Amino acid sequence: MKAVELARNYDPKDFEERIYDEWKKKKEFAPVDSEKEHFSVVMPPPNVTGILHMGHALNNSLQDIIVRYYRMQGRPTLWIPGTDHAGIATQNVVERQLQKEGLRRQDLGREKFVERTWQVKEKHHDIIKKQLEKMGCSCDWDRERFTMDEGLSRAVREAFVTLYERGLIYKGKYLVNYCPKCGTALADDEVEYENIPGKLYDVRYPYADGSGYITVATTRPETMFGDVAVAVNPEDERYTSVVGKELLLPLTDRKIPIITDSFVDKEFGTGMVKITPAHDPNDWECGRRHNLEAINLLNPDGTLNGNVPEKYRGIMAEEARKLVVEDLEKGGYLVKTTDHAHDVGHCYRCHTTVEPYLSEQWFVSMKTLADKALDAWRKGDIVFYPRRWENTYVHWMETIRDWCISRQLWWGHRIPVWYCQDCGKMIVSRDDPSECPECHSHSLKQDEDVLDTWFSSWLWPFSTLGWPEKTSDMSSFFPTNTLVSAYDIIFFWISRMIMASEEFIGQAPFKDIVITGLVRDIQGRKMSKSLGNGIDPIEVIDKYGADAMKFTLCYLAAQGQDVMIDMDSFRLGSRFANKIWNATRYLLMNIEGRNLVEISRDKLNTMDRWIYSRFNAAAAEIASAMENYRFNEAAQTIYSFFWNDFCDWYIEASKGKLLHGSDEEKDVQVSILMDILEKSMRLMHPFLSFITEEIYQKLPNHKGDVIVAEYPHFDSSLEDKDADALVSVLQEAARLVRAARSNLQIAPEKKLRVVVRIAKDNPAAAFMKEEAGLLATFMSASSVSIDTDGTEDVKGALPATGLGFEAFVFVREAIDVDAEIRRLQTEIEKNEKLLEGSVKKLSNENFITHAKPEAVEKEKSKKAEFEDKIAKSREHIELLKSF
RNA sequence: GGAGGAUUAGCUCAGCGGGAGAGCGCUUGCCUUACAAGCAAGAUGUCACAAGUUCAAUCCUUGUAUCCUCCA
Repeated sequence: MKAVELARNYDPKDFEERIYDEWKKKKEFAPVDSEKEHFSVVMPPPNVTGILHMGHALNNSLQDIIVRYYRMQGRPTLWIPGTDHAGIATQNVVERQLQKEGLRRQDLGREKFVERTWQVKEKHHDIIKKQLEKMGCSCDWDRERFTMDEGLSRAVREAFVTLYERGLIYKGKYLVNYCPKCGTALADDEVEYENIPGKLYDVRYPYADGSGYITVATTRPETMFGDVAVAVNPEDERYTSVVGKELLLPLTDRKIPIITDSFVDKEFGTGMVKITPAHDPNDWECGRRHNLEAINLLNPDGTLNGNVPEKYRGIMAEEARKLVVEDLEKGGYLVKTTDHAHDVGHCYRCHTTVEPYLSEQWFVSMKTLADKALDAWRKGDIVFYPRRWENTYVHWMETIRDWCISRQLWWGHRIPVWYCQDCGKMIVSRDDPSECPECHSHSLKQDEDVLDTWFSSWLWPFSTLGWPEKTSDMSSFFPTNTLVSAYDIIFFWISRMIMASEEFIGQAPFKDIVITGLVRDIQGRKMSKSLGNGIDPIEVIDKYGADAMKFTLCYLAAQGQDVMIDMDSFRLGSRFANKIWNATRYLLMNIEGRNLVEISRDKLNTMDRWIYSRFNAAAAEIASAMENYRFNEAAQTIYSFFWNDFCDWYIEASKGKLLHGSDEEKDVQVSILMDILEKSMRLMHPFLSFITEEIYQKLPNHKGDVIVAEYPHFDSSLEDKDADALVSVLQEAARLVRAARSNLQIAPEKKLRVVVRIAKDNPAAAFMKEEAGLLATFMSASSVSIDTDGTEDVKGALPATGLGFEAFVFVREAIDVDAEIRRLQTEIEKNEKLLEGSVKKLSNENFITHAKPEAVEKEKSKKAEFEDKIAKSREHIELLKSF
């Protein structure tokens, strides 16, 4: 064979893009038919509002690892990519653009505005797709979907109409969360509460008959114009006599009654609260219990409307508060003002204060859906990794409230409801109706509102596969296997997907739910645009490569813990990739003039059997790690196998043969090295996809592309516990001698003679004899002789004790005897402490009788080992003293 | 108020009842014919605190403290 030359430096830019194009061209991301079980994953669709951040990089890296792993198992594997239209978020982006041009969306009109939003969508979509490609995501682009594409829009209508037909969707006038800036209603989950400092105002409400006044406490005095009562707790004895009396609402001429309701907290303020059904959720409930009117004070833009006295009209609520307080003070109604921190809801998209707002909206009745979703969990159809998230899921399902799904936006799926302009008939339909079924009028008007974004994303695991059509993808790939998502959208998305899937299809949309942590900066802060502490995945790829990014994230992503990183963190993956590159470069230099030969088991020596055994153990560990979605463990296994076992020991050990062996020995050695290298590329491919493909195709023994090669699995015939044990003795001996040399600062070029004393019946004795030359290399020794009958003269040699053997290094003048004796004495103390522990355990009746027999046996051998080491150290001190 | 997480080396964090680990950083010595983005050797721990269970606890239970999330 001819040597293969690899570039001197690992530079991912040389091949990552080229390799991705090849994969794409060969359609290697598409599922390949086979007898084996299908495997599918849907990508959580990124919003088309911007570019991908580090959280997406983590999420998609893990999915890519999973998908590549199962694809290499030979299963028909599908990973569906796509994007989300992200209703409010995207509309806000476009509105901000317009604002810069001095325009509002109303100036454009609905049609033009939506057209423009599509352009923004296209632009961002292209960026996102490019980013996913740069990351190396092996998703099937031919099946890419968008939440507003034709098929998914059909799915949305199907879902809406079906739920309506089942009586699970209704329209009504309720108090909803409303963002005045976005101009739309929000679902309860879309409100973020923040504890902010505010004021508590104590206000006098005089009795209508002029017989005095009572005092109520409120944080929002401007809503007093919507007051319809004052309530006290029925148990509150202070107020029993005044219940039923009428009050005169200050700054107005309206009279309101004092009522009782048990929701009133006696301890809060004066124990009297004003009831404003249209502007507070608790008051709304109270108002319904008492049949009270709800007086809405707000316009859709957040300003006060005609239901307040003229001077406050048209003013934003928060502004009006100051005026009202001023006027209350002037009128002598304000008793006092105290500081009071309270939770205020904010819009999760624009962070504006959310107002409870009385309006007509569409709702999904959630109870039935939640019950089915809970059942799916109880039956074990879905499993969270880590399990603890199941509590969160169950709690949310059990306390669920109806879902407000209508949004007063233009960007999104129009609600499939039409109203006959002539007879007022409401038509809920899968297809656009042309005439009224009641009066046959053609004058129909579609509902102005659009649906909540999540109303399309909750269908994602099956709408992307073609539902409601009965497609072959649907029958092959549904339900999907694994969903990977961060914990911040368990409610918004994961829970709702399970509900939708159970409701429309009757089974869970996926089995395993992998919850990742969030990516934070090195100070633990969430990465965000406003803090400017985000790391752009593309910058990471430009600096270190996609493999370095994926491997590092995988290595750090432990069990749903948040990941704290900075730019330098990625050096971990980068160095590893560099190591792989250089090891390969070295090995491929050495195939020059060699022939690959069949590697039969009987040609293997102990070192060879050891590296196969280590490889095999790594494969087993990875399988179990992947089974349990312990990505960091898989990454660590790969790292230590390739770097420590393969590079530091096996390749180093093979160098002697490559230099000085016979042609036949060289051929065998090269063949084994190539075999391990080839297998390693397959083992590592899911985690470092580009570099393994680039290398794989250059290997003399490769077959096809690694992306579709067979994944190495545990093979019991390769397991070799004897070789493991023997090599670990060799390693210990090498380490002991190296340490001794290093302690004495003996220059590497100074080769010293070493005697290893080991009992004849020790199983490692023969192996040490056989590999004495190798030992010498590892020890930088001039020669190593193995003394099995204790006859060699070791006078003047520095001793060291290993498990079952002693090593003597002939150091002569290089040694500081006193310092060595001190070191040995510390060694003795350490071992005496350990021995004491062992003896204590073994003299404990309870331990002997209760502990597992293996544990007792192990303890016994530990005791012997400590005793032996102490004895040896004592002998060695004597030896040193005789110098 | 409810739920969950975290507390292990200087930093970031793994850890599976039975002799405390990794990466980075630090110290020392090496440009050993793949890699100085490397090799070799080292130093650094009351495993937050307190009880309990157990023959045996960093690990299980309970409580306490500090920090962080989510929900109401």
